[in-house]
Amino acid sequence: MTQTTEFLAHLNPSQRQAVEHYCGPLLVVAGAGSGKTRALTYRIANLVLTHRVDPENILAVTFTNKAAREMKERIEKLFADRESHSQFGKPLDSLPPYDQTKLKSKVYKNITKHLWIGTFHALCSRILRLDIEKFQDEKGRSWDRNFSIFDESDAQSLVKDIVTNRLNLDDKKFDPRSVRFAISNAKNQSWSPQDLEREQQNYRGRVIANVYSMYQDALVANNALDFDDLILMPVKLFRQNEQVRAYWHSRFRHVLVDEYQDTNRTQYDLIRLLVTNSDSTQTFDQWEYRSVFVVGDADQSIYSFRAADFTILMGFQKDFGDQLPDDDTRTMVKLEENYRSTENILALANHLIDNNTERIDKVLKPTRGAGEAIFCYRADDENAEAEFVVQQIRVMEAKHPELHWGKFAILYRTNAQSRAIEEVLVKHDVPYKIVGGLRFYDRKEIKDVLGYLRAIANPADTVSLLRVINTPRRGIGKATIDSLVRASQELDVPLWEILTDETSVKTLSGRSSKGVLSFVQMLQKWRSQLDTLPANQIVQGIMEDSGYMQDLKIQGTEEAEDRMQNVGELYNAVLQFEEQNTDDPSLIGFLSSASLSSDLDNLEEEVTRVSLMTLHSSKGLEFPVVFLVGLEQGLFPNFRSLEDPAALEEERRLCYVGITRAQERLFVSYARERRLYGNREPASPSLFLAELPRELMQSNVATAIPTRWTKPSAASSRGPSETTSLPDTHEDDWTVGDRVVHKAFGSGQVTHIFGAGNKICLAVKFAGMGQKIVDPKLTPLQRVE
DNA sequence: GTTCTAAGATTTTTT
DNA sequence: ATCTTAGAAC
Repeated sequence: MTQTTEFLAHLNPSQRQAVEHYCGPLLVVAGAGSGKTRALTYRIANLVLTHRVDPENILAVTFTNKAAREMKERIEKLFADRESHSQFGKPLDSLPPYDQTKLKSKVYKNITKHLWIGTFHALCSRILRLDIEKFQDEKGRSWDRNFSIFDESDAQSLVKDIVTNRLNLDDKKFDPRSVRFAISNAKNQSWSPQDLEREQQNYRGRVIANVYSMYQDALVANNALDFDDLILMPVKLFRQNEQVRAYWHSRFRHVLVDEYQDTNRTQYDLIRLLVTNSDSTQTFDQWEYRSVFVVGDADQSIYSFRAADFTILMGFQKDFGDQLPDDDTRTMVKLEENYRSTENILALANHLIDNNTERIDKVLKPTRGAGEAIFCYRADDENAEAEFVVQQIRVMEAKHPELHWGKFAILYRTNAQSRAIEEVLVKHDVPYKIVGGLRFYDRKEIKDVLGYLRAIANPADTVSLLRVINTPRRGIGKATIDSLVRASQELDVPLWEILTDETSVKTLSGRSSKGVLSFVQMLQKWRSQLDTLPANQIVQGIMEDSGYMQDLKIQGTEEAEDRMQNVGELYNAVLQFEEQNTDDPSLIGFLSSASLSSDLDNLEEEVTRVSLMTLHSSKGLEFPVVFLVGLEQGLFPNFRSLEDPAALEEERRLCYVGITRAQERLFVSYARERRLYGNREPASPSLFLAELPRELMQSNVATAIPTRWTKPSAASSRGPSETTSLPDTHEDDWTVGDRVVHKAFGSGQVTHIFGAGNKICLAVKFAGMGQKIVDPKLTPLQRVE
């Protein structure tokens, strides 16, 4: 074996097939714990080493910043280790730290720095910082490179303002949250306001389309984009401008996508445009020196509420591949060996997921011992459940020296469940860490500071300007602000232009005009330093000048103390950013990265604390001991999914994700009574418990695990609906293109058929609802001839 | 123009 | 039960 390919020896045959793939399309169906990150990183290394691909030509898209960082680090290590062997004849780990660092920075300079690895959002914002000025929207408007990125709360307040103040609509009927959701959903399908109106031809649809259109006006006026735009804009730009598209197409010859099951329509469009350099849906076959390599697992698709569409993964073979059956295909590889969990845990996971109809056939194969039984605990209420979990952790931690606190994870369906557990952890002095929940960058004080910075970087950003104009109080009150805003709206110019116009400001009362003048001067002063001073000095300067820190100091409360500390942490984040991005340490760059970062990204390998998080946050992680709590009907599966078979399948996948996080031990639990909205409600065991194989489980009471699942009380009186058999459906009964009517979703058209025999599922596109997956056996569908 | 109080919503998940 | 928001009091 040559030295170049020595590292391939650590791979099993399917991994190796994936890693050695060079040109053309490949779908890697990667089960949980099957080494998909290894496949991705080794393949990138192999492209560079064996096929001499220029790192600049490689694009790898991940789902989280953390995954991106991990991938970069692992590639760096791979190359540095190889270098170490050839230079010193021994592995990297055995070198003195100084030489290790030296090798790594050499690898960084020559290779990893040039790879584009990041989330869809991070990569798109990088593209847009370069090319957004070449884009014009359908009304001929454009953005400049200093655009702001509005987060979800910015977006929601814009929508709210439009609904209540501009359109004078009842915000009960047009709840800003659900309107914003509809807009986001539209953007994730690449729909314009007109498309949305066409999709939903009724009063509500027209209103929402109108809000969408005004919302877009507001974004343009602020020189701002929301999360969805970050993806949609490059797609539109590529469609509009052939030169720009051709550039990025030739730039990224090898495209890799992680978590492909979580991509939405717009993200798919983006990938397709980059790979094929066109919008045509015809099969693409010019694969010379090009590849598209996607990795995913339909069983771990848990983001459909965010418009993720795993039928995209299921369609890969049709889109790019050879469409041959599984045994003959050269464009799909399955990674089924699981290196993470014990055999018992895997059997549990396999059993559970087998209840889903909508799948690619795939089984997790064990490579480790049987392990211990899974324990199911029935508790009286959520406090007793928490007591059980914490007791178990304490006993195990004391008994096994290798099990530090960091080896335990407690996973739950909703964030609200953490509180009861936290209380008990605190009571017993068990150190813990909550992952997710309130993001660092969502804290009030951090948003205030970022508001100043955004207002400096992007004068058109009126939203940020309004956030800080009177924070801390500088005598610019509501009346003053109102009159200024009204002036800007009447003249149709950004608020900033009014603020800098002396005649406008002089019409204000003495106190107000003084405040406005000094505020404006302060921002101008720091804006003029944007290109000369490093970002950290601007942050520090504006914090002093604005009196923000002084204001916190005066308050003297514990809360204010906390906030000052957080601002300090933000300052550190700026410093760190400058160190890590020496090629572009600008304030603008920092602001982008701040908008796109999540709490999860800073999650270190925690050795000293127990981790608490939602099941969604746990995806991609692993722990020796996992507690899956709150397995109650209505909580998990969540009540909103009970009537919708497709949503229920997603809940089941979520449960599957939770189970497959565990390496050695798995505990599941539920309570018979739980506090909800402040009052106690009886609870019944989750449907999923009944779907687990009893022979692999132990429990605290004999009846803890239901054998056959019966719908809880309320439904049982509703008659024999549970057992009435719907007509048996067979795949031959349906064809793509069939028109159907569904009780809740209205009329639609069949777009895909999944599965075979009588175990099938249909993808149906409903007018205005987008695509849904339905099981014709569970959901009555009326066929329209 | 600021601060306090009471009603009202909120709980699915997040880049 | 807790947090946010709107409106009234100061």
